[in-house]
Amino acid sequence: MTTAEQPPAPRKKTGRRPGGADTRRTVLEAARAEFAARGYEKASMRAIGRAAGVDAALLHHYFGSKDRLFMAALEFPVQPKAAVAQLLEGDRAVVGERVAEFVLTLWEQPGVLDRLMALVRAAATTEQVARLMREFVQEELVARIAAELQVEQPELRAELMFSQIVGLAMARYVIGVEPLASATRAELVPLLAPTFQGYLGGA
Amino acid sequence: MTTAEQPPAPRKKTGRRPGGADTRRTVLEAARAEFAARGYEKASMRAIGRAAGVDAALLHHYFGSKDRLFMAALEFPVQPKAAVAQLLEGDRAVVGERVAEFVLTLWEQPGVLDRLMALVRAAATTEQVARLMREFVQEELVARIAAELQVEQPELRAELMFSQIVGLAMARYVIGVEPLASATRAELVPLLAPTFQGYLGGA
DNA sequence: GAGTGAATTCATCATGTGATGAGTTTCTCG
DNA sequence: CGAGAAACTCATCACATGATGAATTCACTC
Repeated sequence: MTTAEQPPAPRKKTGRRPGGADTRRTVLEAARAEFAARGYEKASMRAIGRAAGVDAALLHHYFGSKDRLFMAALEFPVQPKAAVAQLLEGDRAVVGERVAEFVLTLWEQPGVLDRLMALVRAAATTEQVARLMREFVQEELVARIAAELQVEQPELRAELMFSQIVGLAMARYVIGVEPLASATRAELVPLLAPTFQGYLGGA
Repeated sequence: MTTAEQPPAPRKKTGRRPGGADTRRTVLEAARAEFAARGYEKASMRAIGRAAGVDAALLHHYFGSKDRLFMAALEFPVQPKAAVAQLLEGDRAVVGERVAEFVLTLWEQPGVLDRLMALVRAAATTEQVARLMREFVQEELVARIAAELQVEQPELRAELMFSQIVGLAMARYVIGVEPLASATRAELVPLLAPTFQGYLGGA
């Protein structure tokens, strides 16, 4: 009985793997998914490793620490400067609609939702991430937007718009309240547009 | 040297304390503060105990588990049925303003902010709490509100209002973006009122 | 005043975590 | 081909966590 060791067991082997698999990308995708689904604290290096089919120590080899893995997994695919500029140019009477359309379309892009949720979940619990987000909002969004608005309290208005966007993400994806969670972009844009339009100063 | 035991050291003693201190309430307040500040996962029983001046085992004695402590700490001081009814009666042309005023005033009540933050932070990370919130929103809020609205897609509109409220809490208290975080109720109500009014169907 | 039960702490367990360092295998470049 | 670097795993550490059970002290009732 002691000599019964058949081949069926897919043995774990130490050392470098054959074939140039893009392990780094695999790991980043697994991390993104895990952070998105469970939040920063609950997502464990071990679980991420398991999801990527890799030992947890490899994550440290690549990224050094959980913090840095998180940062690497988050890298955002949008140039805020360009996006803001593009949204603000054009007919100001329909800027609210442009914003609504832009945000909802952005969230439909592959990989974006994972990043968004990871960010929101982490910001809710980790002061460090909240600070990062605060600085980003203030410097990249509010400052640029407020400079272009011809209304009283432009910062406050820009931030209220931001708050509606965050709230939408929470209600729709984190809390998942129906029918909001399943509503289509076409259904939501006409309802959100007036809100954004109002904040940005148009009647 | 072995007999040197002076009074300065505030000895920890085992056994029941003298004087009928309301330890349970103290613990609940400490728990609320801790859950609000750090979120469910990061708030440890030990830290809560320390903040309440009590051994962590006592929390288990009183509440059985961390889950149940959390639930006990959260008990909400608002009758949703009554609140919704009160907000919806009266002049529908200014219902948006009533809602804005109500929410911002509620958050100023002592103890409410702690509960709100604890809830939001936990909902963001713990699926169980998210589900609780989802059910609450759907059954207690959306159902009641939608029944009273004379517009298309009343549920969607009620939930968008909810999303703006959640987003406001996130932006203001969790992320803490300025000047939103420090804005007064008087500054915010006129900006929020049209949004709520729009969602609830008034022009 | 004795005795029951609640309030409270202490010591301890099992578990999961992020991190580290050493060892093994493959790739790449001369 | 041979050497060094990169990719990868294993074993392990130190630590924090939630939970449990026994032990001690006080309050309250008969």
